[in-house]
Amino acid sequence: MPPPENDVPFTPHESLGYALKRAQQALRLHMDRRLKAFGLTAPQYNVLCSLEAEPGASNAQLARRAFVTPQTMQSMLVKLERAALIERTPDSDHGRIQRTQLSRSGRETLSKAHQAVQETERLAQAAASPDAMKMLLRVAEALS
Amino acid sequence: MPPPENDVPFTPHESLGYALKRAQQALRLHMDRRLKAFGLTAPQYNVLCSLEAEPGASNAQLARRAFVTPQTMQSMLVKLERAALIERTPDSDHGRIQRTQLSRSGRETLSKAHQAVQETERLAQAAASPDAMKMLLRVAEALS
DNA sequence: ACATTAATATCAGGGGACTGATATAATATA
DNA sequence: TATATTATATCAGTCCCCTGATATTAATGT
Repeated sequence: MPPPENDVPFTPHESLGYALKRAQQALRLHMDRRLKAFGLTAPQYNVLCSLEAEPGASNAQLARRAFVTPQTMQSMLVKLERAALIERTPDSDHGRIQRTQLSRSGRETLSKAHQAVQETERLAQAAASPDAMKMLLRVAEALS
Repeated sequence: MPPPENDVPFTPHESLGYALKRAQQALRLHMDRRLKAFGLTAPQYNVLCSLEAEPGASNAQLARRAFVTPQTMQSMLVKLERAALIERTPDSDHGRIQRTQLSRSGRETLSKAHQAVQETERLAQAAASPDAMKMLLRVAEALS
């Protein structure tokens, strides 16, 4: 006689982790569709926003701000530079740091992108509970 | 005199989208660290769970269940097959469908992985509000 | 019966996230 | 001063996610 099944078949479908993934995925796709007209992705848009708020930021600073590794940010910056949306120049008195600025084209593109993306955030907030943001950051903190 | 700033420098840092991204990223990394001992990633674990719940599922079925494209699921299945965690065999009377099953090794690995992952979900739920899951699925729906 | 449409699998390529490794510059310490 | 540590940038490789394209089989409609 075979032993009884004692492994509960855990169903990630009914887990918080899965709901989180689906919401994030939906939001990312929604943003991507709206940004496609400007040749931007959602993460690229976020980097440009960071540069608007903090012109001349370094790769390391941008990575910390976006909560990604410097390697990830590096590859994004290379692409944005190739697309001529940003300009990178070595720091004048710090031999290693590369300072990054929005280019003229980057500023123009970003300005248009802001409007395209507002709708996504508005829809998300309408469907979410009022304390959703605080709660999500609490979850992120608890798992970091 | 320079013109006044009329572009509000939108800060994604204070957006719901960003909080969502951070929470999802933290959860994914938390799971990945716990699963690393078994050579699994979080998405791979989820696929194995789907196969446990629905043995013999096709690529298309698994993709729909995981809310990813068939191409994405295809590449994951190829890797899982190479790792000998699953077995794929053509359907007997449907010429195109590839039926997927957990291998013996896949069942054993999954059984251990279940326990490793419980902690992540427990921590996340402890930090989240009671209606978080329902709310997140509502957000996903609103943006799809 | 034949033609169209839908479903399935799969190839190719790109973006963004990770880890691991390396080189170099700045800083701290012995 | 010389050494060690830290910070920065960057190369290489992998995984997961997407879009676009293609081939094949099944189902449908005329």
